[in-house]
Amino acid sequence: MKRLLHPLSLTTLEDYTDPSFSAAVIDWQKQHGRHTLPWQNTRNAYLVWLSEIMLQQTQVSAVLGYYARFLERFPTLRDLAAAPVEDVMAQWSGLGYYTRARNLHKCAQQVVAQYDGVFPADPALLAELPGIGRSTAAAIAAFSSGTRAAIMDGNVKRVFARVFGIDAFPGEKKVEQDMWRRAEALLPATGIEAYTQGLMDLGATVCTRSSPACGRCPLQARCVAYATGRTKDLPVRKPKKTSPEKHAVMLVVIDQGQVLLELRPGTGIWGGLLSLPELDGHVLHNTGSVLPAIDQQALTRAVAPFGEIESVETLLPIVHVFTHYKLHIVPCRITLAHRNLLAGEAGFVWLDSDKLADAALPAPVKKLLLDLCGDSQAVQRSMF
DNA sequence: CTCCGGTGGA
DNA sequence: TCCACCGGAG
Repeated sequence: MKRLLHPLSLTTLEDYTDPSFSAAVIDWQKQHGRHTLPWQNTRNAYLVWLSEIMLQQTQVSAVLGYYARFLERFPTLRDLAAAPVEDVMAQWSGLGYYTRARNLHKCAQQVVAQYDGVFPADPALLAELPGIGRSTAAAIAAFSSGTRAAIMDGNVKRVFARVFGIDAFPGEKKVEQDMWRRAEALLPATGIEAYTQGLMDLGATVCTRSSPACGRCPLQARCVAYATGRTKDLPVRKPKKTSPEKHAVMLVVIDQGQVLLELRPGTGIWGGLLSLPELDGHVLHNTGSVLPAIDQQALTRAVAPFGEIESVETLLPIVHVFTHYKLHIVPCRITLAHRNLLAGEAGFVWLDSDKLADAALPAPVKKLLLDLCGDSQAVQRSMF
């Protein structure tokens, strides 16, 4: 029978069901998974919950010691709920993400107050409690009451991205939704504990981010990434956040074969180098593609010590990328009517343009000036 | 150094 | 939808 097509949708309604997937994971988990972690082999929801919260963003090896000490100090949910939050924080100290500890304490008090100290089995109810999201709720429900529910943590995302060749960033909503749909469809009819633990163990010990042990993977035969040699490229990494953008209006004053330069402060960007004088008040943050309007009065004031402006020409911006931000250099070319030959200003120098190549200038500034002076000389030559 | 990640809040 | 929270790993 042909695949159903939703009448109003451009895409097919995929059916991701495949019992052989969970069978492979469960079988592997029973033979090669982890079975003796301190929070395993129990259905005590307090023990399970505590472990799942500690394991958020945190590896097993880091959790082990904290888990043991925490339970020594707070053996039961009621002990935890009754304790001062400061004691909880103290036990958590060093584990990181301290909101987890505050939420843990709040959650304990809430479970005592709302549920008489008994965690609900329904993942939807668990997910309403502080610090428990959809994935953690599913894990707690699966391990503490055998409830069929899908987890979706970093391990699962990595395994799914590779096995199914999902070639898009999992942080995108539709990609994550698709993964959740797969996760729900692939749940086993029985054996949710071994399956859930198996996915976690697989991601943590075999399908690792770098150099996965594909030779030991029970899903190798069905893994798209393995088959196509793309384990290195999947899952698709988070697109690097666009670095902040700044603008700097740089004054290009060329007169009588000399360029006006300013010595930069010893510290900070381009510390101690010569550079073009910058117009104050024009370094704008996150302005995107919008160019700063140039303040003519500020311009006149800035140039005044060196002469009288005859004309101003804004040149095409140059983009310079640093590790932590992007600088748009807006060159502002100024022609002087009269050059002030007296004193000048401290920290400023007139440099012969034929010495630019050897001057201590930032690379983008040197390139800009060499281009400009080259051009202007060419233009001057052509005029004769 | 950079990258990674569940949850919750902006 | 974006990002802070933190510590560990590469």
